[in-house]
Amino acid sequence: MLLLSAARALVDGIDAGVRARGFADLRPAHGFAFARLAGGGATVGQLAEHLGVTKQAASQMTEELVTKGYVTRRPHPDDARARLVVLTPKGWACTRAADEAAAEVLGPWADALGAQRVAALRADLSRLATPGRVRPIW
Amino acid sequence: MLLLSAARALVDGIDAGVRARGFADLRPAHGFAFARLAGGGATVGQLAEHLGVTKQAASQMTEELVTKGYVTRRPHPDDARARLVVLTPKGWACTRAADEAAAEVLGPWADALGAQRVAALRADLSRLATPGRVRPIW
DNA sequence: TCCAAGTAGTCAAGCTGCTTGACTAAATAG
DNA sequence: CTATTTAGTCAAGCAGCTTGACTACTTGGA
Repeated sequence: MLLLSAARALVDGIDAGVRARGFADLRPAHGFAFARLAGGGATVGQLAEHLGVTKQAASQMTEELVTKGYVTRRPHPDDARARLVVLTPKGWACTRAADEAAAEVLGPWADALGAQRVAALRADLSRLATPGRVRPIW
Repeated sequence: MLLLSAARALVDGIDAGVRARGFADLRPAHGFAFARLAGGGATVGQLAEHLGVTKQAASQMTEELVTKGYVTRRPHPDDARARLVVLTPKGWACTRAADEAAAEVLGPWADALGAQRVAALRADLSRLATPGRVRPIW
């Protein structure tokens, strides 16, 4: 319960920070997509696997993000079937806003616990976390 | 990310354990309801607040759990408008199964980190977690 | 070189779990 | 004893996901 509560506090905090910075048309789920796309873009299929959804769902989300101006589709350099989804300048701006928002949430945590305990927390969690999908809907 | 990953690993592990014990018709969301009901029952409204959903949604979930035999509705002792939702014997059995499953997930964690670090983790998280709603859909 | 099988992506339809809105019955305040 | 509030349900609608079917391209083998 504590773990879930902390996770939710973190996600809610970042989401609120991102919205406060003017990106009100995004949900946390989009942030998980951005995190994947920030590493040089991805295909719809890669995005789907990262999010733990079908590629149809990833395709729909991509279409939504294209419409809203956060990403564009480019032809894939090696495979004419595939298309590379990459962040637009607006998408990058949103990514930076999310980083700032995350720092704003973690700041008070460091104040409350001390930077050392936060680092220890991170180290412990890194040994527990399974490197699987990211999608946490339940 | 680590926090989310650990939280998801925990929930998925408990869910799998509960299903393996024969309660295959439940989702993790039901577990959050059970956690509230195990404390002497609750009204639909209290359940809704605990889950962070509308009371219509809580009412539907209650109906589903009644149909599946996990809870029953009883007249409220003090308020004839309200109805007290309480766990049936089957509901209690499922709650015990969830406790066992949780222990099964936490066991390997204690092995990996040591009981002391797990206790420290819990203590740190308890200072961070905001005591709000439990529903983590995003 | 060419065909069969596999893969990337999209379109379409459907389902599930939630929402908002409207309502009844009971409690509470004046 | 009436007016307002509160607990719960019924009904309709919506968002985000699913499965199924399809096209376009790639790949592997005779």
